[in-house]
Amino acid sequence: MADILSDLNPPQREAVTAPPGPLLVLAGAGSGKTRVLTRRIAWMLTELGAHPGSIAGVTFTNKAAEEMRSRVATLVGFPGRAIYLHTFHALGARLLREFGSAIGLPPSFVILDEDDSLSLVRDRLKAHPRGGDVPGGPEGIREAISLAKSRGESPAGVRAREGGIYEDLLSEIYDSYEKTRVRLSAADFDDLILLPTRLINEYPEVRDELRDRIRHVLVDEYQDTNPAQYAFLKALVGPGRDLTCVGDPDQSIYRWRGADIRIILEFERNFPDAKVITMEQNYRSTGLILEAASAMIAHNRERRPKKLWTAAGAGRPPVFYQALDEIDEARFVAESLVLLRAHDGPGDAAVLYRTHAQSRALEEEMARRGLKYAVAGGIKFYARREVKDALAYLRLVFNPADIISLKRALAAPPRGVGEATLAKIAASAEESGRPVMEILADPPLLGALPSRPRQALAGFLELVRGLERKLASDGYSTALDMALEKSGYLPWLDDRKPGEADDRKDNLRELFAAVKTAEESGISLGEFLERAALMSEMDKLEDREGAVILMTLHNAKGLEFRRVFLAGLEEGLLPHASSLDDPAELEEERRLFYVGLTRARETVVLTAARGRRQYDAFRWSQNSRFLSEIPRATLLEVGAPEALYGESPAPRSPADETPDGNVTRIPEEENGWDDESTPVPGSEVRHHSFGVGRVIGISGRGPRMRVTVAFPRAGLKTFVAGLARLSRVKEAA
DNA sequence: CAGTCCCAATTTTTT
DNA sequence: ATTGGGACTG
Repeated sequence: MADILSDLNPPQREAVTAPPGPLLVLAGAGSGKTRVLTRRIAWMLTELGAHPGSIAGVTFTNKAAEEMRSRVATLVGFPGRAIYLHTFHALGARLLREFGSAIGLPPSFVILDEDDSLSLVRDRLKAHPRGGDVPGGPEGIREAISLAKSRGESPAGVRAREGGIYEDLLSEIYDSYEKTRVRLSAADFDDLILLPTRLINEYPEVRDELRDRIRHVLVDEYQDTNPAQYAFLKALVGPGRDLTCVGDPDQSIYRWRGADIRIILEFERNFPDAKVITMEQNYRSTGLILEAASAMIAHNRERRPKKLWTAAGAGRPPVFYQALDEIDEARFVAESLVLLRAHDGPGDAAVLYRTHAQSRALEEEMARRGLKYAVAGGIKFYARREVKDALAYLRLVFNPADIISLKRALAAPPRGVGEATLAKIAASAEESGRPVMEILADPPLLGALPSRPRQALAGFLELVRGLERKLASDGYSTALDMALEKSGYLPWLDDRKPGEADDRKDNLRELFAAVKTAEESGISLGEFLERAALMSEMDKLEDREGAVILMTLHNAKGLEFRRVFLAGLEEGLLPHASSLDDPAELEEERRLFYVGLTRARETVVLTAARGRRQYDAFRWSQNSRFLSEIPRATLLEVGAPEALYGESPAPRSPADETPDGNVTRIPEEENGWDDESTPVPGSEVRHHSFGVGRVIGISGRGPRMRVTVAFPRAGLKTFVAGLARLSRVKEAA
């Protein structure tokens, strides 16, 4: 089919048309990997006559899956509903709903998000004799369990691995967590991968059914696959079957979540008959950006060397600005953005940073200037307290064994049922193996309780029964509405924290709208709850016309922008402090920087501050080592936003060089002025790009002091006095 | 049982 | 500074 192949370059075409079998496509940043994946699926459908239901495409976000589906649909001319195009987790959930009863999970199982999972860990810790004070706390245990699961390790495996006191405890908690989880008819995120794998590997009828059904498997972002996902793929694909993996080892940034870069690096070892195709032509960025990124990432040892190239011109080099603090940094970012837009027209832009905490100063600056911005990430919508509270009612109706939701619903609003009562209910449920909601309806248990909790429980039970009826008669959105009305949740919000009540109510309204929309489009309650659990904030990010997007580097994976700002290029931030003692983690930080750089089509602006407010105190910082890994010829240091459009800077003189770095440092004696030698209007100064000019104005004091200089050719320029590379030529008379 | 006060933590978070 | 959990008290 002509349109499937016509506009592809040779390696892309080879990847799309490669015969079935293990195929690894090493797709450098911006080399068209999504294009290859969608075309290959289209190719299978049209040229190989593959049935849509025989293809499974795995992505890392729901959004990516949906985008891929619609692109395939466009290519082949039919909707492609039957293609399995999901995230790993959604695919796993789907298979679990179908086959999970074999391992004790009914189709109505609920998905535990990290929050739920943590409360289950807490609960198990409390039930454990030595669960009082654990190093790392409950969160540490939850992470350890998750990590074990992502490595495919069983509780026994954890104990066997190290066998220390901590591992023993961990193993016991893990074991108890698992038993309880099954009793609750629940699966956590890791289970959505682990359990389908187990089903395929241990139940021949499931394996045969699935392998008969799914004959082609394609995986996106393969560099961030963890061992459990890898095992899932191997189980799904079977020996010698069709598997296409696309990824870029240099963009592997989820090591801390269990992703293992070696899985992609060792693809050929794992699949000896594998075909490997490398795509190195970049269609996204201009030459100097690509050069800077390539040279920087070459400092990593654990990688596969490659050389990206582009047919595009050199473009402008990445720009670096040495900011004073996070406020100055934000100002530079905002001013540059305004200037870039004024000179080169509008275009999408993003400010990327390592940690969410960095967004605040940037947001404030954007707001102050009335620049439209959107912050991506942060607390996920479906993880917000009020949203989870509200959904707890629906989850409880959906899965009467869900103690976690019962607890939540019982406490929001508080109804006089506390820990003691709950422990009795839980014990009774555990003992009888029946769903908690059944226990709640049990007269013997209720009778044995003190009158206050007994009456409260009776009222609660009635509410839930009412919800069940409402759900059956009018659907789940009405039931949700009823839950909020009848539970007294809304009034409780009001008097708890009056300042927050409005925000929370807004979120509840948004939730209700989402629920209603879902229901009206025929989505079942189960599907809705699943979506809510598997939805990420990035899935919701919509393009706000003309808004700069603020987000973490992790969130930027897979995206591209005309203009990219990378803020906070400081030791301790990027690379992050927690990575400094581990070479592997340091390499991951470098990849994170690489991901950031390669998001840009046209403009890269890098900033570092000399110090910034962290928590409550001001800390000094050093510029990131990664900055000095960018070749000098591909990095332009500027002292002010205006310099982005100044005449091309004079070549740097040897005097500017520092012994260690590639980034030009400001020589101390020329480093602006201190309080004793304030520049005087009328004096002459030299700027590295604008030449000699006359100081015509001073504003602000101390570190905020700005100097306005009139240059014969460049006109008026304003600099932060302490940062601009100005040297004195002649004092005012 | 629930509100209040204190202490500790505070990287990233596709799902 | 902020937030959330745990201990403590009424």
